Amino acid sequence: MDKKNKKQDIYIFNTLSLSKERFKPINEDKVLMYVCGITAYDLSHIGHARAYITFDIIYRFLKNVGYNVIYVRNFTDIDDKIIKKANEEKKTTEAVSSKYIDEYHKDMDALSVLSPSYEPKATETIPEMIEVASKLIDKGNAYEINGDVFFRVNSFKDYGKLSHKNIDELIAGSRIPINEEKENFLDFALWKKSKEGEPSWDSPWGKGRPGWHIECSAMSMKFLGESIDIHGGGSDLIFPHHENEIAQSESYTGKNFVNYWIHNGFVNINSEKMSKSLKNFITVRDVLEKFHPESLRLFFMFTHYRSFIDFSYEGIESARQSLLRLYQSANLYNEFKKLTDEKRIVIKDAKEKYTALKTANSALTSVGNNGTGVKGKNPENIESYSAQFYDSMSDDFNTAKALSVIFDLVRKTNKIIKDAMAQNFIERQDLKFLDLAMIFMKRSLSDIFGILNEDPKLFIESNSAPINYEDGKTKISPAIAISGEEIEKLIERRNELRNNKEYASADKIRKSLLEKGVALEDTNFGTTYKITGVN
RNA sequence: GGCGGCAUAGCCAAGCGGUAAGGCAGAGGUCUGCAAAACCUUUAUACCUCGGUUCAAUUCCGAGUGCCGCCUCCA
Repeated sequence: MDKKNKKQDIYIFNTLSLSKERFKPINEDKVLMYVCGITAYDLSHIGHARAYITFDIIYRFLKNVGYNVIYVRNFTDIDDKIIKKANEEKKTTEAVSSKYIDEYHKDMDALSVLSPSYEPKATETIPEMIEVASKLIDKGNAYEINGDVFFRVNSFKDYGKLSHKNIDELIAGSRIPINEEKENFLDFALWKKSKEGEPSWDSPWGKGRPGWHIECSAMSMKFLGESIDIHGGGSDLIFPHHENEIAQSESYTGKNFVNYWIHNGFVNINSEKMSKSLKNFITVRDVLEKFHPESLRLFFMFTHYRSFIDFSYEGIESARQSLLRLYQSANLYNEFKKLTDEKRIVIKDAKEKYTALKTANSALTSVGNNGTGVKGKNPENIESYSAQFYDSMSDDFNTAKALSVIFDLVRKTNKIIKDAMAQNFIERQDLKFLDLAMIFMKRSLSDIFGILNEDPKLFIESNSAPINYEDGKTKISPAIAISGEEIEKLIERRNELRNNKEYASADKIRKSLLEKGVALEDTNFGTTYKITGVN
């Protein structure tokens, strides 16, 4: 079960080769990972959420499996869109970008997206960018025209290796007018001469600002070195952004820039790409107004990161129900532990009959003798669940498959607990299984998937109420018209009535409490209540 | 026009040579005085169509149909 000291083979789909490759980092225990961050000029949408949750899970998984991951995720804080926004709002670009960086952090925190090791800003890396551009000019890979510096695409023979395009076809298929100044329309700006009133920095070519692509190269090299293991981002960045990064970086260093390129699929709305022009944009906030952040995370995890996801509130609602199932299971375990602690459920050592049954069972399902890595419909040991989970995650981070292992386990533990509650005892062996199962769930769900971070009981209480996602109004955190103390009193009175079989009066109390937003639930071990709220 | 991806039950979604994981919804059941919640059980005989390869294809190859993406800023 302990995977921490035993790294397993991880396979990653590499955009470069369009196939799964065995992951072998440059350094034995260290992983160098860079993910393109946002351009800070507006609120984050759920497409951003998917990208950063995807890489958050990859980051968490690699760490969990024992790697020391150095993770860099940048901010583009100078760019045309930011300048435009700053002009519109009569603010500085710095004011605009820092505002949206703050908002972004709020969203990521809400989504339990872990902070990367470094979050550099483009404007903090200007000298490094100038250095790269200068050297590229020296080497003949770039040229200056009137204060603009362009990268000479023809000077890099591997251009197109990531996006699997060839230069001739790109030229033939061009839809953009050729800029007279550039030698080749594919050439891209490393440095842009600044216009009047725009923020600018001094450079060997006069006042200007960096082009977009160069910032990632410069920041990646600054924090991680000239060659790194993983570089990620949305699949729209493959061309031209990542293609250009490769061209300039490899021309600059003469070394391989990135070993594994990972790209996540898009979030669609009604099967179409989400975009501002189509006005089908949904921000992270829109969703979090109605749904718990963990519901969104789960929603994404049900689909492989490379597939596109069609976003819908029905889909998130479905994920929400699934999340609830996970919490219910954790809660059931907690309640059950209380019962065993209070000795209301007896722990028994295995009887012969039971042992015989187990043996028969394991003969059916296990092949090995210690159970590790055993595959079967009804695995005996927690190790086999764990192995299947880690195997799934190691196969190009297949969260959907890993999740199915979790749900199988949930069914199994629920059954053990319910059976035990029905017969008022549990076998010691089964109790141990339950305890180990919970440790495994904590590691897989909380540490790696970043969900199940809340107290199960509280979560269920506040998230069980149905969500009206159609009109955007949530019924979460409903008000009740009665105090907790009064509720307890009424429950007591009702149970007295029930003991005397005065059901009509007992039902009256149930009904009146329901009207005040409190639903009673009778269990074997007493009456509990749930807040449903009054509308 | 060039390049690429996808098509699996009511919905979502894994699998990708040996007749189908999981979730949601649905249906049965357990529990309960009733109820609710929870839990358990259950839900695809051709995995878009037509050919081909193979002892065997949802899984490989070819053609077709449909949807989508990239080639322009974009997660």
